Amino acid sequence: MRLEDSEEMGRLPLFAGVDPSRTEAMLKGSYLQRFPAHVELAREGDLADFLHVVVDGQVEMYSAYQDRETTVSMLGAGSCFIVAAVVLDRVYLKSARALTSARVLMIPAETVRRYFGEDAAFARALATELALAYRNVVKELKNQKLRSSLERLANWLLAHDKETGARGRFELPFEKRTLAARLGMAPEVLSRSFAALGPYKVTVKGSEIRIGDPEALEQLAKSTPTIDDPLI
Amino acid sequence: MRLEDSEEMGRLPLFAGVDPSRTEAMLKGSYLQRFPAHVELAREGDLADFLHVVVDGQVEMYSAYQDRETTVSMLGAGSCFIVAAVVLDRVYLKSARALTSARVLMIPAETVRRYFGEDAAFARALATELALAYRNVVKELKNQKLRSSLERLANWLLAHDKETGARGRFELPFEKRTLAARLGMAPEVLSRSFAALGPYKVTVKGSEIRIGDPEALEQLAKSTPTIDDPLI
DNA sequence: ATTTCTAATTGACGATGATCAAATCTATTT
DNA sequence: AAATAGATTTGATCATCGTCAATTAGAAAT
Repeated sequence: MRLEDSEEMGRLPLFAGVDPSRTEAMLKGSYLQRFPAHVELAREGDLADFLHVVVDGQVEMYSAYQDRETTVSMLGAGSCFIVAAVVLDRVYLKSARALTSARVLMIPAETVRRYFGEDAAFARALATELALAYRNVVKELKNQKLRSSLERLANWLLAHDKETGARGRFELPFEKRTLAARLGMAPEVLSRSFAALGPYKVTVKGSEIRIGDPEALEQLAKSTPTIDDPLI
Repeated sequence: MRLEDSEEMGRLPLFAGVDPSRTEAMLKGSYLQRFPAHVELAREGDLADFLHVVVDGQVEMYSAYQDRETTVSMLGAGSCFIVAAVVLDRVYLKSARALTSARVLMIPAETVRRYFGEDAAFARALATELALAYRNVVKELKNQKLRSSLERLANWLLAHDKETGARGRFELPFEKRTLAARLGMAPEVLSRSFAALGPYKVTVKGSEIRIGDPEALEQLAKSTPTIDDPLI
């Protein structure tokens, strides 16, 4: 890995509070690799061989069962995945694929476990990472079990709008069928849900979304911090 | 806390590898309390004040939203809850209630965070705990999104049978409506699902379950390690 | 501009699961 | 044993969502 890359990686939350020389040592045996879109980065059921960190690009975590498939989460720059499997030395519970071209930092599982055992700061950083990941899945489970498709869409729109500056308009960050998978519905249902948001002043032109009346949409969405606040 | 209690607590996985004197110090400021059934032990949205450990009894983690409610998980002896909220010093994402009379160890959040910062072994134990909890929620999310009610029931029956010695018969560990909540379905649906398992030689008499033909049931359940194996 | 390919939409329909009400069962008390 | 209360089951109906097929829209290539 190049020195400047190594410095960039050192700033990841994964290494927060870790002695820079330790971080550097860990990174020495790691790989920073670019993957093209659609490539599978990890396969459910395989023994964890690397801890992965998305440096840039989008990654989808998904799981297949019989002839079904479901998206578990979508990751962007800075997110790690399969931390738990690496720490516990177990198999992946999810597969990962690149949605766009993506750079991924790969730290050998063996290395992670060694430093986890030796370096208290790194163990704490991993614990923090795991705690955040845990809370995100819990929120997603609640989102799925407590809400209808329409409500999930409404909440996603509001959340994404906030994330991108609360301008009341934004471009979808991925194709609609990908959004449908992310929200846990069939593409046809997403399409109909968008139509159903017409009365709430949501307009869709291609990938451009406009939220004409945020209060009205909020009325429908009934968002709640313990599901929707990404900082809580 | 009494000395014998303190020793019993020290054997919890939460303190695995932690210096006994440290464990003892942590327990000194903690409370071991017995709660009657139906009592609320933690409320979603409150700031985390204690890390809780179920010493005996059953605890249900649930979440309410509008006029809806969903069970997130069920805990038995040895399980901790709200670890993530304590570590991160944030609010609970779920509420907890005792399903039966239960003894619960409560460690002040402040204490947990102090030892998390000072004691590497405890940080590692917490990370391990969080990794396991994380994987359990992921499995549950997959269980919910990839399976029908009938499949979830079939898999639960097989898993619970294995857990209790694979005798092909067992008593339900809680009321049927509680099981329905655990499996994410209305009580009426559970009742009909049991009926639908008749052809697969599952018989129900009160709270006694008999699995007459495990292979047939497995055929329907199509269980897979990455959802159903509690050790993976 | 035309072609071509894929994504997205729309219509029709079916499956799954929730809700409400009524009936039945079970355990407990009287 | 009779009465009571709560849990469970059953029937009827409805809402949500998925699937399949056909059409339309949009983007890229010729």
